[in-house]
Order: sequence, then C-alpha cells, then structure tokens
Amino acid sequence: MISGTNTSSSAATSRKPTRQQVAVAELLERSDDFTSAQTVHARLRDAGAGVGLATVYRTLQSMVEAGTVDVLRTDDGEAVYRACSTHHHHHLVCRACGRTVEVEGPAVERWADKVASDHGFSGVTHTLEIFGTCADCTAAGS
Amino acid sequence: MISGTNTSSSAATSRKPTRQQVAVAELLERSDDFTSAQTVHARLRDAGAGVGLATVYRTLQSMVEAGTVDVLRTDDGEAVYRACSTHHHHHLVCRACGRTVEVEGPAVERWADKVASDHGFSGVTHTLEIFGTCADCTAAGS
DNA sequence: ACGGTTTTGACAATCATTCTCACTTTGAGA
DNA sequence: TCTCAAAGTGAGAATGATTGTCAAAACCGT
Ligand SMILES: [Zn+2]
Ligand SMILES: [Zn+2]
Ligand SMILES: [Zn+2]
Ligand SMILES: [Zn+2]
Repeated sequence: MISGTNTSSSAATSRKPTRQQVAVAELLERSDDFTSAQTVHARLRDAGAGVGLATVYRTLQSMVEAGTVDVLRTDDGEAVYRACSTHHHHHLVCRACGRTVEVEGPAVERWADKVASDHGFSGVTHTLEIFGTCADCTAAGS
Repeated sequence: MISGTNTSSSAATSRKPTRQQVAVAELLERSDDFTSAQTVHARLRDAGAGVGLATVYRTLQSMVEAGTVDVLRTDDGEAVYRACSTHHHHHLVCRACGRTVEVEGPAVERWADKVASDHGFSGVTHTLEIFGTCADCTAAGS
C-alpha cells in the first residue's frame, strides 16, 4: 500500500537508447538538483530537441527502475528526479535553491534494519532525506 | 521548493471544534494506520455522519499544521494521515497491511543535524520512514 | 433576535500523471 | 536491400487527487 514492493520484471532492457532517452538522461546529468517531469519536458522543448511528455514520463520511470536516477516527492506531491550515483545514499537538499548533496550513513542503515527486525518486519527498506538552507542561500536571503 | 518552510501563521486556533472536525479527529484516533483524505471522507459518509470532502481536506491540513497528525506520501503520491504522538518520531510501516509503529532514534537525529551543519546548511529538518512486511503478513502471505 | 465572523459543502477548476492508439523507428532475417 | 513484427513515440483524452469558489449554514457576543 505504502511504498509498494517492486513487482516490475523487465527481463533485460538491452536496447540501444533512443534519441529521446539520451536527451532526458543528458539533461538530468547536466543538472545538479531534483527536477520534475514537467520541467524536464519544458526544458527539452525549449532546447529545440522536443520530446513527448508521455515519453519523458516513461523514460524517467524506467530510469528509476534501473536505479540510475533517484526520485522523491516535493511537499505538494510532485515527483522530482535526479541522476545520482548508483550506490545506496541519501540527500541533503537546500530548500531555497534545490542544491543537493549526496550523503551516506552506515550507522543509520544498520539502525533502520535493526529497528525493523526487532519488530518482526522483513524485506526492509527506508527513505531518508534532510532539508535545510545552504550557506549561499543563507547569505543571500533576507 | 522541496519541503517548504512553514510559512503558516494561524495565530491561535482556539475555537471550539466543530462536529465535522471532531468526526475526522476521532476517525483518525480510531485507526492505527495511515489513511487518505478520500478514505476518511468515504468512511465518514458510510458511518452516517457525512462530512464534505473539502472540509475533510481543510481539517486534515490544519491538524497537520497543529502537529496532531503526521502525513506522508504513498508511492503514487497520495497523501495519507495518521494521529500520532506529538513528540518527534518516525514510522515503521507494513507494506501489506499498513500497520504502523512509531519509532525513535536519538542517534539518527544527531547524525542528520551534524551532516547538515557540516555542509553549512541551517534550519535543518528531515524525513525518515522505514518500510517492511510485518510478522503477521509474512506468515499469512504466500 | 441581530449583525458580523467563521465554517461548511456541492460543485467547478487545476494539474500532474496515466492511458490510448495510430504512426514511426528499429533490427533481425530473407 | 526488402519485409515485417516488435518496440518506441507522441498528441490528445481520461483519470483522480487536491484546491478554489461562493452562497448557505452555524456560531457568537451583544
Ligand atoms: Zn541553496
Ligand atoms: Zn539508507
Ligand atoms: Zn507518526
Ligand atoms: Zn527524526
């Protein structure tokens, strides 16, 4: 119900990436912060190489499943995506400018697993994000 | 942008709760797991004492601002609410049945704050949820 | 009871996301 | 190179949660 199990199969997606998929991937690589599907679509359109909105959504979805991009939700429920390193990590996000830093915390990982198993839970996953205002924005802000 | 600052004012909501607000609050108290606004609305309607959908949303929002209920997002972006204790805590949620356990981790709190300040971030908050399958559901499941 | 303020709720409007389905591209085999 | 079936694309329609609207209803101090 919440954070559903990964029921996707997609045996082996070993196809040559299409122009559209490359465009989406490169745009994400180029930007440091989390970006919504709508924004990706708009940016590609403005850049000339337009990509259909449905394709943007499909591409982002498969990239998430492939683990090459991370997704999280803004306060108003919009999904935002970011090209991240493939190993498990979390995010420190600036509320003002969106700048994002990847962070790791082995101790936290262990703590989460222990808490869950102590309560008899199995198949454990977790989400963890940190928000704040970065130094630059604090300086610039009122 | 993501996880916006609390700009709400609502100086002092010291009004006698209306019948509708009480109905929503009691329904949440009664259920152990996270419930969507739509579901709250449907349940109240089925229970006879109907409450307008807009009112359900408004009431849930103010309860969140008041800190008497927690809110999180399902994988498909739907907001779900739960009456929780008022002190800072996190959730261990069963993916199958929704059963929820409140958990605390002082060490995690310290870690998050330290990571953020190490990177020059201020005004730090965080979100942390743990998902898994509870013992009962593991036993019942295929 | 009376005027002013707050709350409610049926309904319309938004808007991100998904669905449809005809069209295009791709790739392996003939 | 030609052929065809599978995979990918995209414009537009459909979905569905959430929010906006605003007139009627409930509330409150006088
Ligand atoms: Zn910043
Ligand atoms: Zn982790
Ligand atoms: Zn809680
Ligand atoms: Zn915490």
